[in-house]
Amino acid sequence: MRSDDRLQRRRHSLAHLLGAALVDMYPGTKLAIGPATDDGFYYDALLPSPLSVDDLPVIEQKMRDIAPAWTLFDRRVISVNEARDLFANNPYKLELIDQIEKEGSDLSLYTSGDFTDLCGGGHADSLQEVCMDGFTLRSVAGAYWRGDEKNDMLTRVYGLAFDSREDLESHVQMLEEAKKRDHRTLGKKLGLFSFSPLVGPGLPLFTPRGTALRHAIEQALSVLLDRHGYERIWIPHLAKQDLYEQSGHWDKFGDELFSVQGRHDSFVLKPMNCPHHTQVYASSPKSYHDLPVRYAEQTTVYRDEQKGELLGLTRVLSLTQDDGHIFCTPDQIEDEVASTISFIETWYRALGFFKGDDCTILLSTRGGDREKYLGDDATWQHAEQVLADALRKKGLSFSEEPGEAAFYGPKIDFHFKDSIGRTWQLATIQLDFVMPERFSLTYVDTDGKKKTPVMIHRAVTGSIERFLGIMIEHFAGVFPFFLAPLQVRVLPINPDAHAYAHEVLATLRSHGIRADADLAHEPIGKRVAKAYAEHLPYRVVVGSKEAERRSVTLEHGESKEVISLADCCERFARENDVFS
RNA sequence: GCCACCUUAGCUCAGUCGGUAGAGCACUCCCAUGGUAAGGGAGAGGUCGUCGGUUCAAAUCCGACAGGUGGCUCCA
Repeated sequence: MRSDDRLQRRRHSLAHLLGAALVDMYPGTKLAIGPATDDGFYYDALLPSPLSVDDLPVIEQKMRDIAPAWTLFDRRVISVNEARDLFANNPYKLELIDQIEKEGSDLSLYTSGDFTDLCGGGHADSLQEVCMDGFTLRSVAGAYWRGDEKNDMLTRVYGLAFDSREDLESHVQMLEEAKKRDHRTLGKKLGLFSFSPLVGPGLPLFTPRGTALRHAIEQALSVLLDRHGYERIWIPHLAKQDLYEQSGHWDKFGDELFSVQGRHDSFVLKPMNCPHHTQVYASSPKSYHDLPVRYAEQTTVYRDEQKGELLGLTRVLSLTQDDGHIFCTPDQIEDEVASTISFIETWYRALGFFKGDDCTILLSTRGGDREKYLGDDATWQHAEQVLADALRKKGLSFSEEPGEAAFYGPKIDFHFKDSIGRTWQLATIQLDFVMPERFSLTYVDTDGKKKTPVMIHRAVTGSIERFLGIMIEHFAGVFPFFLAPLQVRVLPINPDAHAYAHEVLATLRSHGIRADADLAHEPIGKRVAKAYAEHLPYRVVVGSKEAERRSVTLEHGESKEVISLADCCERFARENDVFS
């Protein structure tokens, strides 16, 4: 048995112990299920009265009190009828019994101490092998029976469990680190964005600092867009409902669309840009000479998410996409996909990713069930082949996910692991054989006949808001130079140096550096401390010595060097140019 | 949307038993004119999320609403 499995068994055993404690302390409790999780266990139960986090230490103590009597997990197979009798007043267990009967599996009971639960097994031999210092109850939350919002809301008690106190403590430490670098906390501390109840939840407002950060990302992406031959377009944020009826999104997105009633027509706030972009393509006749056509736009879309699902910047109602659509011939797919992969690779390498195993690439293909997908076999086969070849030529390893493709075409997704080990899906490249058809897009081919182009949807960051949230947490607010909302702070030693400080600031700004100056009547030490607290990449300190020689003291963390103002500007410009 | 919890100054938080509100940081002013991780002093800042109820009296107790936080099929 792998040690992981053993740990999972111990966690599941602790779930039983938690169930026993709940039943013991709160008579009338109806237990539902209690599985192991990645970092511990939980038990879902319908309790006679609400629980609060203050109850957790008491429940935990109860678990420790019961534990010594649990010397083994005694298994007994019983009949369906016996099981129904035993759990007659527990609707959840009865539902499970029905399900198991349908599956034709054995029904088993496990008993420890004086607690018996319906369970399929997977326990430790006894609780004596479970580290009692390695677990703790973490939180209490609501959870629907079987995760379905139409069912009862149960109370879920979460526990953390490891094989030693040290493992538990280091896990708790990781959770604390994640909490410390939470983008909502850092966003407030660094003054990047805020929410106003009057504007509405899920609608982030970006401050000057936060906007500088967004612009830094947009500008850097813009450099790569130019390099890869994109043209910029602009579309309004509304469209008639008819647009989305024709695209199929009206049926599919349903209540996630924001409707706007005009005087004569019904409008929808755009939840995506593809339909608009097809209409830009359709605005003039195209021949094969014109293809590929590459449109790019940084633009905001609006989706009416469920309120409870909103979360800081990672789940919002208004999100900005670094959207791009390529219209090309089937023959051009390969080059376009290769170029898009390079784009994504260049971008994420500049941010320090693509090192070791921090990037996972998934190729989603059609798989066996062809009914679900639109488009002809030849196109699909060609496209899937081309995507795989493009990745191989780049020397990127990937795993194929059959049956995971969108109904309109295969896709490549890029997942990245952040600095504390969490994985995020960020970039995506999707082929689309359906939308060009729906909007009757054409180009005139070499044979003079009208053909339908292939559409490639691609996003590098996904949504700027979500990407920002992830980067804030990944860098813990300490951004690389080219992203830092404020890159340099000019610090005059004393008021005599103010005039030179102004001059230095103006020079830096004229070189495109995001800089400010701290002219407060405060000791240099205090102003340096503030610069540290704001995670400024560089400090430029000037006094009478620097003013005389037209130099600056350039400081980065603990390091200092005196260089000429001109050299300083040149160095910053070089550091800003991340893609060369 | 649903369940639990939370909401006191711009921020982080204290506030005992129901008796009309406090700290640190930030802010403003004065002093200190400085060479590297927070110099000294003074001042200003609050309908205690909103609305209603109980009470002689509510930040405190009760209710509704708003906003926020943790969760919402790892399966008996």
